[in-house]
Amino acid sequence: MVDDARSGRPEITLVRWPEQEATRLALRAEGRPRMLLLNPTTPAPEPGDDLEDWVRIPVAEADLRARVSWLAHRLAIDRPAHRADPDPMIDDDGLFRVGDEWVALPPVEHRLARALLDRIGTVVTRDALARAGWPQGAPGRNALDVHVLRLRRRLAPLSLTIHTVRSRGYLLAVSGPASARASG
Amino acid sequence: MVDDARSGRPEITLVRWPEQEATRLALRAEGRPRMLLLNPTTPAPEPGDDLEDWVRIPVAEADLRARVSWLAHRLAIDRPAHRADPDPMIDDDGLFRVGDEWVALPPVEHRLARALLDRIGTVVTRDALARAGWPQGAPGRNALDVHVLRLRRRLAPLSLTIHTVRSRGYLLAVSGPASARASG
DNA sequence: GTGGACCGTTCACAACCGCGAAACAGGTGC
DNA sequence: GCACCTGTTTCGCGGTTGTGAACGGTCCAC
Repeated sequence: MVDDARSGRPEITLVRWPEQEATRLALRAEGRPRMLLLNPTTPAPEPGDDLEDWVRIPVAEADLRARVSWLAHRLAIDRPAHRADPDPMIDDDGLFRVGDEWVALPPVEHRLARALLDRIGTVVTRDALARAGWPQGAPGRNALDVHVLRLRRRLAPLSLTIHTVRSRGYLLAVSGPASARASG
Repeated sequence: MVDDARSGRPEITLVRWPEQEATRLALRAEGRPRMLLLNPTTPAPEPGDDLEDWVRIPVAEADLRARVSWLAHRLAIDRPAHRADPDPMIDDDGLFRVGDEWVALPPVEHRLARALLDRIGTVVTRDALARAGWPQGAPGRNALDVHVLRLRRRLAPLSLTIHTVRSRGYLLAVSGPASARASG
């Protein structure tokens, strides 16, 4: 992939328009940002996706640069919401992955994590968790607490948080900067 | 209300710049979109948030209209996730959700909140609330007041307000629009 | 107007209990 | 043997709930 959210600097291609309409369409198809340089006499195009902007030529070079940098900036602050934060997932080898980061989970925590992940964003009962973690019978009461604690610490580096919902259960959520607060 | 998430068509304000910098800042603070009309000799401003665009004047009216419509279009396809202000709801796990934010409610407050939410926008009598909160008999008189107070504080971060209607009861409502902004 | 009844807000406190967390010990795989 | 996984015990913090009391506002009788 050429453009990349991580790089922070997607390349913005300048496109003469309408002369290079073909180029524009190609870029759009690839999801790459572009700046249209509008022929002096052509009406402005209809709004397309948000990876596109345009400027009427002739234009002062400073203004063109400014507009490109605005577009780049918009992409930089827009992207994270749409694109970043790839969905967390568990593969069958006991690896919990988020994007290109991962942690290995031991058997019990692996089953707990799967149960939580299956219902990510919603509350999972302690009962349900216990059943998921120990299919043929749970050990003592506190075993679950301890394992949740350890799982919590293991997942923290991946920006995942296990919230406690007191007297109800646990809730897995991405602990992004603008996350909600729980009180229990 | 002037700007409105529900309408889907936020008003875009035209702002002369830099003359009306104060207006620009005010609009930004309120999270309202705006189009800067750049003084012919002023360098373009630094990129701000993505509710903003600019055009160098003098400009053909058609081009200005086009640019405004591009900005509007961008908001329409960008915003829905942020702006929608989805209706508050209570799920069965004791979570009170508004959009992607939530708080956990303890049992009593959960029942009170459900009673209030079921009649959101209308008055719920103290009697009805007491019955909802304590199905098999209410405790002391003050208990309800205290729990409403605590529920009030818990719901405030979600932009929800419990209004008192003296000698009648309580009323749940979404609080003013000028709140949730600014976090990004 | 004044005092008082009524109503609602808020704080402080006590009792209860769910859960967090550390420490420890046995088990297992390499 | 060593590192790790697992489960238990134990301690205590902090959230929940209800009560009492102080405070302030509204309305009515006088």
